[in-house]
Amino acid sequence: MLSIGMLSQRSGVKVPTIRYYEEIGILKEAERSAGNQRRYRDSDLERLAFVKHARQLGFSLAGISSLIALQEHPDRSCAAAGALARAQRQEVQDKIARLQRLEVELTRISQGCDGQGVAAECYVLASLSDHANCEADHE
Amino acid sequence: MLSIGMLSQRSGVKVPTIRYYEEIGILKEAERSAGNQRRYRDSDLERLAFVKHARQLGFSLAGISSLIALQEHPDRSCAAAGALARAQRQEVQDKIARLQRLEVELTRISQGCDGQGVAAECYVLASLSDHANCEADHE
DNA sequence: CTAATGTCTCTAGTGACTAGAGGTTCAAGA
DNA sequence: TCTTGAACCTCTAGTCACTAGAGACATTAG
Repeated sequence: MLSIGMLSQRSGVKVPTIRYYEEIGILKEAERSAGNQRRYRDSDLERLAFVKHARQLGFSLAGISSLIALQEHPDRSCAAAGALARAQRQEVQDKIARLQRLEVELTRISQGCDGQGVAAECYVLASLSDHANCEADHE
Repeated sequence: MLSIGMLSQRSGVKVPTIRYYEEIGILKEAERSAGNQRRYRDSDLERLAFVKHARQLGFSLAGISSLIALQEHPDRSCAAAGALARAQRQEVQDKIARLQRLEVELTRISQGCDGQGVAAECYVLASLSDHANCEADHE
């Protein structure tokens, strides 16, 4: 049995985060020692690894909850899991596209300023004031 | 003079957000009508446009506060503004790089699932459980 | 003058944690 | 066995950038 500190170390998830996950039902309530401290088994470590990995991939905790529910009913169709993954992928692609447009503009803006002038004629500030300079429109 | 609703309409920033910006000092306190309603002039519209544009570019409100402070002291060097813009650009670039790694993996994961099977042998769930399948490592 | 719409303040909620206070339990060494 | 110090407990509150809602007051068009 692992203490919460050991679980944290092995999973790479911080102690308060583990308690938070329990609080919101992402992890089931841990068993307790005689002195009321949480005790975990390897299956908890596995679930935490699952959660961590999904979080790194940008899944929301709500989405992760759905995935966990699916895991616990292995007889159900996995169509929902596939749909979640595809939706997540689409979101990531959209985010990339948006960020790339921002990058273009930020590059333009930050190249216009050599840091030598005074704020009154600063290209950065002017650019931020005037959306019209933007080549691409960002929403 | 504009009411808060008119300012909202013209700027595209929601009414509660405008009040929030005033509360945290991003906008200075508005003048008031005889009946205590906020009244704005065109200069407020300009500042709000500035804030909105900077937000769209991913600047934090804290960063925007610095930029505004700079605007109000046009005699100061604009080096700080340039540095903020470059830091912001770097952040955007980092985010893009990270998201691109995620996209690769999410594509792999979601292609592995045709939605026909049951959860027990679902590739999506397996992939999320096992980080080892990842080709690239994401942090 | 009335009715509808707009605005006011205030509180509380969102997501995913993080920080801190003040108290208890555990494990290792003497 | 006792002691010490680290780890653990619960609870509250804070983060960021808003958003939602209640209940009361102001403005404006007809």
